[in-house]
Amino acid sequence: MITKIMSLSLDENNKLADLFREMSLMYKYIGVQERFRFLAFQKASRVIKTLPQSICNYSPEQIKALPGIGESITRTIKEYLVSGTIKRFEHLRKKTPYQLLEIMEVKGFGPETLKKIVSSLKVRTRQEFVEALQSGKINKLPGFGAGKVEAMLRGFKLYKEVEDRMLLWDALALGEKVKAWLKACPGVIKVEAAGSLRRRKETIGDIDMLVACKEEHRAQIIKYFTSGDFVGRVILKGDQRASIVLSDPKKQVDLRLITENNWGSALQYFTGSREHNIHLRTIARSKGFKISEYGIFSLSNGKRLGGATEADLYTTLGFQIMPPEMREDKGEILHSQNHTVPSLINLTDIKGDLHVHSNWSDGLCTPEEILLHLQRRFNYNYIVITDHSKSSRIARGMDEKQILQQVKIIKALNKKMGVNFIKTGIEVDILQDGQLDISNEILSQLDWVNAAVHSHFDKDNTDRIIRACENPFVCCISHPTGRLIGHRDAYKLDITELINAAKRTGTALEINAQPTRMDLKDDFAMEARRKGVMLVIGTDSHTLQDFNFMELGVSIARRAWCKPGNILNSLSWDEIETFKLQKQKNKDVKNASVSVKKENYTFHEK
DNA sequence: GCCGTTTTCGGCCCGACTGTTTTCAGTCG
Repeated sequence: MITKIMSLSLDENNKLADLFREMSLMYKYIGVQERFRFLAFQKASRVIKTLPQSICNYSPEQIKALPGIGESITRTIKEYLVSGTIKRFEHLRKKTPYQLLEIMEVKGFGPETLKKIVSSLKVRTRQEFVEALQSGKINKLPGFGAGKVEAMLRGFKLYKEVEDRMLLWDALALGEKVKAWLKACPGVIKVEAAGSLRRRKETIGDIDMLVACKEEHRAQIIKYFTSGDFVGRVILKGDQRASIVLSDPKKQVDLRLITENNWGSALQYFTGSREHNIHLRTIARSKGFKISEYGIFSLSNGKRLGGATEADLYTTLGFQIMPPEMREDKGEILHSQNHTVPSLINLTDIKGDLHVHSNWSDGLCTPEEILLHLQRRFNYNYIVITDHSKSSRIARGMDEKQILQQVKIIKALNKKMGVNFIKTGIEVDILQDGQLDISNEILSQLDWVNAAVHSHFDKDNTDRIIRACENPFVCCISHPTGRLIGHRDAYKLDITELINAAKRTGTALEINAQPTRMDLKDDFAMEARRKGVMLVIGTDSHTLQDFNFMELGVSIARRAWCKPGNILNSLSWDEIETFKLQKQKNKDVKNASVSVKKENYTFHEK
């Protein structure tokens, strides 16, 4: 194992990934002769950024086995972990206008443009660069017309013009709006959202729309798209594609037109991810095929072999197609080659919700209102009301007396409705030392116990949460990392340690489906699934509308390659009872201080 | 730089759009 001089948190991965990203930019600046080093460091940066655990935990052999990381970059990583610096980074920094490299990340700026300006105007800082741009010095250079300078200025403005990435939930709604808008255009045969939205990434930068139409209708559709009421600005406008920024919200929408015959290949191309496509196209080439948005072709005679459907591209290669959520080049192509693509969980597999708040704490509705809503709108077999416990004062958490009262009320409600639909439960607070704020005596009387951290976000919470896992009555850890996308980073937590502890103690981990939480996120859920930890998708509902978030949780589970068997709330309640009993019998779980009333449960093998 | 159904050399996805030319390089997704 590489010397651990750094902290164990993922911060180290981010720092190293940033260094590699900067090195890739420096190679990009140097020019075409370093084009492939640029690509190599760009890829290495991305790989390190998405590692599930700290790079310090990997042995040199494990590092070298990572995709896109070979002998040389392994040595560089080792140098960084041991000394904290990279000699080649320092060397490159002297050779390139380091302060200006970020400019290459602005739309319309590439290395050649930057190099010409740097060499003829001798600018060194970003400020000097902008001044040269605005003063008109730059458009005196050969090859820099007024149009290009204006595009550059716009590029700088655009840097701030488009707001931050959208939450997936908001992007899904916006995508539907744009889709309806395009569908209303004469000549449009089919519309579909592609890109990261179709892959259901947790946040979305811009919205990619694909439209099928006849060639003779292209011009009128492009005109419709670029001159609509909610268009803020047109970025690009050609015969087959156009990009706009909406006036509100200020989000970019890219449109691509295609004939119906090319629908499948275009949808595959436009869905990506970039990495998935590059990998697939490289393999296709090695097998004598060429893939583009126009189909799959034989390299030897140029004959088109398919492309009307997405499956054409994969099956012509002898591969198996996989759902869009898997297309991130994280090993899915190997499964595709081997015909071992998993059958991912679907929304319809979900049998209940194990994380629901009522007006007994900070939810808005009574248990009865929740029951009626779910029986009308959802095909669930059970739900658990899991209100907060007393330490969550802001959420009006329940004390012991209220918990027992609520149990009575829920049992009476089930009886009145003639069902056994609502289970009793709680979201119990994990205190700073890992103890719970409700006794085991009370917890043992509930059907389901979520445990969660709601305080001391500035501490390392690994040991605290693991201790909660060791309680025999804790069924699941809710929103395990505590992050709120765009508002609050995850607290310090060794996620691998937690996943190992969950496995050891038989505790489930939650995929919290709230749009700003999505916690566990896809990579962590993937690691937990691989290690055999059971996952729960909980909506953490506080209103009746919140139950719709289940769709988001299922998206994460699919991005983590989960099958129904990996998700506890796609199983029957009997099977959930078996899961609980297995935990209570587990020798790694501290002995319960009260005896548990046992009943005869049967386990139904799937 | 990486990688291997092209495996230790030689290739590395592929096509649309823009600006400035006048046939294409640079850039983007």
